[in-house]
Amino acid sequence: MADGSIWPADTAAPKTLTDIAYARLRADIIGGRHPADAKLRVEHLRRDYGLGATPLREALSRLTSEGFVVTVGQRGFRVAPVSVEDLDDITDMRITLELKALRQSLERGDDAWESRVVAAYYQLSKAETGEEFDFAAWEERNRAFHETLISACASPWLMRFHAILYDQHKRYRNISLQTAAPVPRDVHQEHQRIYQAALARDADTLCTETQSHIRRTADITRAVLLVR
Amino acid sequence: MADGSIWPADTAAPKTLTDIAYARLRADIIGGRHPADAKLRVEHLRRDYGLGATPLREALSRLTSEGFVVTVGQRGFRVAPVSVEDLDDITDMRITLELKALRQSLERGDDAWESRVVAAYYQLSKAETGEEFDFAAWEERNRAFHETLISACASPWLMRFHAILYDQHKRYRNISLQTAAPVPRDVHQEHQRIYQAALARDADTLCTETQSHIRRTADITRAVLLVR
DNA sequence: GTAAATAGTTTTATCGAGATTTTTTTATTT
DNA sequence: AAATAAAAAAATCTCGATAAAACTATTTAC
Repeated sequence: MADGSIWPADTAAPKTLTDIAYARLRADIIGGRHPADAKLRVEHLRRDYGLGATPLREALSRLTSEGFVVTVGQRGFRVAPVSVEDLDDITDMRITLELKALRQSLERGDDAWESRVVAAYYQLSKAETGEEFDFAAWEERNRAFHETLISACASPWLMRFHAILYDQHKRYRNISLQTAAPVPRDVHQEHQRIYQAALARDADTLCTETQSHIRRTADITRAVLLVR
Repeated sequence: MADGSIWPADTAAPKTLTDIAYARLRADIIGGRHPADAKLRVEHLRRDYGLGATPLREALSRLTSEGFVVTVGQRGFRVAPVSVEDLDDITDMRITLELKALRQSLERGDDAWESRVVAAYYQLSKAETGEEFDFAAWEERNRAFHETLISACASPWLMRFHAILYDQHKRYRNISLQTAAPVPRDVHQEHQRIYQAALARDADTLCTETQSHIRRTADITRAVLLVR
């Protein structure tokens, strides 16, 4: 772990109990196991996770800063609410930041970056075109692919904010997947276009394709959320 | 306080001790009272702030998420380090976000927004052209002015990220002010140009002026940081 | 001179009790 | 019957003491 990735997405190798509490709570909220608006009673969580109140409260505090949890006065913690407005806001901001990161990455990306992109795309392709579809595996490779594309961007703050929005959006997607079956669309083709534009260093095409890719995902999520 | 400003910058009306600890620690780090890289020993802070370990740890956790504090493995909390690279990163990102927010604000701002801008500019002018210069008062009005300009922007996430970067940058400015005397420049004129462009709804001019305004401040801070 | 072992310090985590606040229930009044 | 007020219950927040784990520095042995 020689890279400078301080945070977040360091779900790997949690050392302290606070880190464990943080990683698990975060995953459970994003994964929809803790539904929106649900009360997060520390006493209750203690039994569920087998942890003390201190690491749990600390983890909840960190999640508050990231907008996954809200805390009102003396009324304890709650899972952040969801709304169409919030989803739209997240989508807009994510597009803005991701396009900026992509342009930077395209300018700065060296041979090593290219290799990483090729490898990440290859793994994603396998998950998308294979016989049986493993959603968890695909999700991880999808994330890896998009993350790799912007990995040559030299702005830690940009990547930090982007990572938060990516996971915020992922929560919405997971919520909508609980309600409705995934809409069939050729995601692989979208990824292929993004991949080709990236290797061709065609920034404008890359941005256009990425934008419609994100927008398309968000629109489906949005539709499910509206019906709910 | 009927606006939707959930956070941060809600230094006002802290209810719980955690909120108090958060507000005070944040202000002390931004104000440079806790210098960069300084160890933040909970035992020590307990005596200084007269608070228990629990609210302090929670506050430090939240500040970690905002990048004001870092925590390494099992080695406790530290004030986040400073570097020219980090300052440049913050400056770039702040410009990106502030310009985006300004354009949105200009499009959506109604009469009430205009009034707020006029009032904020008037108060800032008084602080900038008056006889004796009160730095603390000026700083608050400067913040209020810039915040008011983007207050019609409808994106909570944009404002949230912007607020963090604004305060991050403020920390750097305060650090450089501890070393060197403020460089004389006509800040008031810069503000005047921004003000006029905003009321004229001239988005391009507003962005150009704001960008050079931020860039100029950052450059001075940067120079002091390099000499240090 | 290097490496292992030890002692001391720091940090992290747990527990339980007490103070404060919110929420629910019950009783009273309009 | 609805509204208000008082009382009880529940939950949250906070603290201090303490135990356990991890890191640092020093000493000791080879």
